[in-house]
Amino acid sequence: MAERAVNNPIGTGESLLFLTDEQLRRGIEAMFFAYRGFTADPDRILQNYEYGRAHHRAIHFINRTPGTTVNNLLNILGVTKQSLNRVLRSLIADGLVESRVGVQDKRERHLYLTETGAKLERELSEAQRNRMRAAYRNAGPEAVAGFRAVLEQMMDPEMLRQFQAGLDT
Amino acid sequence: MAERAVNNPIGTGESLLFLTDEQLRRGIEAMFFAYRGFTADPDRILQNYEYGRAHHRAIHFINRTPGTTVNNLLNILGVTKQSLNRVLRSLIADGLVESRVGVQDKRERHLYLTETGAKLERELSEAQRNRMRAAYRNAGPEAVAGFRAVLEQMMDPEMLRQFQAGLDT
DNA sequence: CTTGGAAAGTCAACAAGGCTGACATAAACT
DNA sequence: AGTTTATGTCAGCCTTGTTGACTTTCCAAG
Repeated sequence: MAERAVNNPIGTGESLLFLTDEQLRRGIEAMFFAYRGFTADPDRILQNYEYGRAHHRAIHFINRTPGTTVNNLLNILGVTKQSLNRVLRSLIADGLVESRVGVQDKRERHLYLTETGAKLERELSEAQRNRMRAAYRNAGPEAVAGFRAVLEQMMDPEMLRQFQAGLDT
Repeated sequence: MAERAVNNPIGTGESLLFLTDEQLRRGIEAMFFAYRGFTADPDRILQNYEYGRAHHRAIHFINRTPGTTVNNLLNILGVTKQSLNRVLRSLIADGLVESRVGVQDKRERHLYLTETGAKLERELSEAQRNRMRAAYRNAGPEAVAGFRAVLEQMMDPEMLRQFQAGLDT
């Protein structure tokens, strides 16, 4: 049932999109397969450290926003505090993450990567960036802009907010 | 590392990409947040049926390639047969999937969606397509082409093969 | 025809990482 | 003083992934 009777693909016309179910299905599968590639390299590395994807995510966002609070991280990651706590506990115990009591508000814990944590972060993000860089290069500049545009449109509004908050520059 | 204090963003130049670590990090986070949105709608629906994402994936690919064998599915999904079998067993028991013994090779099982299975598949894929369609529309035709191009470049070669195999049918 | 190996299924055990619910503590706010 | 907020923790459950061992069925080559 993949009959595109009309063979005018997306991207040729300037204003109109002929979005058949078939074309949308391809986009869906592209996301599925690409996400696998996206996580493959870090996953491989993490096995050597007995950590999982959840640890990677925590490390990533602590690195992105040093001093972030547990609650901030909770909102970004969209998991329960119990789930996050399990991960943070091991990272803190292993000396990859430091948890400092807040100055203004002493209830808050501010999270930082230690030197060891930063080292792992670099190893993970370097692998992930390498793949991303190669993909960007092979696809070309125009493709990259489109890639980012579609991804942003695919996010829930709340997540888009979180994403754009990280675009400080 | 890749220090380019130059603020010439990707997508403006025609030939050169100035890919700073910061720009790559944004791409990485965009993937992360977008994938959440991508799976959000099906996940919500699946809760009403007491199924999970693994069931969705099986249903999707059985629908895409009716009559596919268990081994084919295994390769596409990239999980162990034990993992897939658990999912398939429940889908077959609930009458969403039919498993027919192969004609030429009677060891093989060919998988088909039943009418009930097809119904759930439509419900799930419709939700996912709706989000994809909206994202495509808002991002525009050129963006869609770029989106697809980058995603393909991000896949492992083996997965790219699987992906492209599903384009003709 | 026998046998080796592929395809499929099953059982058991385990781990990661989600979840809920309940409860504890300290600090801040009212 | 009492309430709310931020965090942490314990206990238990679910899904979905893993490995290892084993069986059954069946094709195909010797």
